[in-house]
Amino acid sequence: MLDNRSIADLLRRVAAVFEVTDTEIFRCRAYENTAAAIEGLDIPLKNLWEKNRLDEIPGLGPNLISHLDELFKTGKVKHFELELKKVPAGMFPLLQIRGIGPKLAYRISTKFALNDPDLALKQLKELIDKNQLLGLDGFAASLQEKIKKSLEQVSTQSSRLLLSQALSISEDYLIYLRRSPLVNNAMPLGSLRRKVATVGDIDLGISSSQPAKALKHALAYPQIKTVISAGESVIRVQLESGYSIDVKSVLTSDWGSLLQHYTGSKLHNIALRNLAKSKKLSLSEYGIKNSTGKTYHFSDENSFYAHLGLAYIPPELREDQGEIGTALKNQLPRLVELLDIKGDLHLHSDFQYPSSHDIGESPLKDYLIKAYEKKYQYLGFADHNPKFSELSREQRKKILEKRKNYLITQYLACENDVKISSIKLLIGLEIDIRRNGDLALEPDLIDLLDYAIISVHNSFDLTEAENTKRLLKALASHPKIKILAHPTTRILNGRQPIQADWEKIFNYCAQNQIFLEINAFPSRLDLPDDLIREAIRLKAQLIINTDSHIASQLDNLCYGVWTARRGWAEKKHLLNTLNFKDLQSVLNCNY
DNA sequence: GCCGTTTTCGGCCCGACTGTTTTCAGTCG
Repeated sequence: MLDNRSIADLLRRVAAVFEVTDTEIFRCRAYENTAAAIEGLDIPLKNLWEKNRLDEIPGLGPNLISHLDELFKTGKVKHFELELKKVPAGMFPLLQIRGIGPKLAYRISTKFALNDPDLALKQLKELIDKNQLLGLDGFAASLQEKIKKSLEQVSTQSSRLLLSQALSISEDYLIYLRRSPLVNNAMPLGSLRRKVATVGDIDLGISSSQPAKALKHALAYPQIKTVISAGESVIRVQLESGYSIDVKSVLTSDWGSLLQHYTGSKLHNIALRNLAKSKKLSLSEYGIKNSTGKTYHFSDENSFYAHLGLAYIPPELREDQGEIGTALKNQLPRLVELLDIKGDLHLHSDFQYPSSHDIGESPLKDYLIKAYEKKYQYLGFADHNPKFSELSREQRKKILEKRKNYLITQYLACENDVKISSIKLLIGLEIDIRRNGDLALEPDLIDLLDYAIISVHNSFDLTEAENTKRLLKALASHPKIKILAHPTTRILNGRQPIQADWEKIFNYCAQNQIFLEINAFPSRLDLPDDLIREAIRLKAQLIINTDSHIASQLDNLCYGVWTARRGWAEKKHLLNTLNFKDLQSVLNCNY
């Protein structure tokens, strides 16, 4: 399958061949940079290719575009295949082992004839067990031991961490770090700070008047299982839980430079350094150096960017997706913030009925209390539609009426506990889009709702054309349909997104005032950031919902806000930044 | 192989850490 990940892997394999066959190093880098750019996309590269939009990807020029063209048309690239044949096929699996790069992988796979990629890792393990790697020049026992450890890590490695999991792991470490009087600042950096949906390794930064000493404190964290490397300014450790964490430490006067440097992304930093170079400046985690060798130090990030003539670029935008050029023109968007959100329209109540999917668990009162804390103006309940095939229309109607009574009664009963007049209640429903694009509820029953959310919960196997037809048909089937929930249906580390012609769907939503959900559930984050930006480009409107099944999950909203920010979303793009009156008139529902 | 606010040719981010090295290559982010 030609998903982004496999295409990126292919380019990296070709780059690795270039590196060991003495091809120009900069051609290797071009391939590697392109691989990184493709891997960072949420939109399938193939979709961009179909729309002739490959040239929008930074670092992708005419040569690579023609190779990719061949790849999508024929399933292979002749030039790549010729290159890949120059090395033993068993070289490539070795590259996933930390500490083995192209040169070492080539030496091992050549010397020991690792020609079968499926067997290479197993053979490597046998070589280590028999101490045979020591036969290579300049290969001591310590290096073999290091590779042995990394090899074990590869075999036990699980998938990437969800952003929510990574934050919780890092928070424990940060609490420990901040406890030391040596530590002035401590923060998550890297993809964690950029709020990428999933995180590989966790990066933390600390500042101190004695950075090396502060790192010693970091090394004493009780949860550390092994120290992978430890220098004066950076350490890498593995925790008992198996996760790798890097901690970087600088003088507090360099805190801003460190934040900038280790927040990345790699491609953002490369682009930023290119800009700096054009101004005869050089950037590093220690500041900005001018041509005379003088280094300017930055204790905060604002002044670091300002020194380059740039507006402050929020971490979520630092992906080399045009943010630097936009900052130069001082035209960065004013990204949406948590406090802009005034309500949540995708909640599941604890009303008991034969539901098509899972029902909520918290009483309405708990949701209201939580919403009150958040200063929300409204909550919308959108339980799943009653079972479609097993119930009659009459039964469904009764259930919906009963549910409405249940919610209203509960709501009114809360008057003594919450100042409910400050939080309005809306009664919606989340309705399944069936395989053929029909909805799992009769139109006259949809009429009874304040608003309808529609979403896909089955038949994930359809083709792109079938999905597009299915979604467009569903969107057009009733005027009460206001929200398309978790549009791609992806589950991070679980289920691939469905393919659809999103441009068509976003255009339809834009023209018909249907809002695309940014589902804030940490394992969904759907729409993904790339598609959010695409939706905004096509003038489609959005809404951030938590899809809560228990009241505490209202706190997941931050994940949706971060994802929206990564998609360059502003307050004006989001339905639930409106106050209740305006929301009501958009939804066209009377309270 | 890519790219342009000095350039369409001649550059290409920058530094940390490790290992096996007396000065550097490989790997990583």
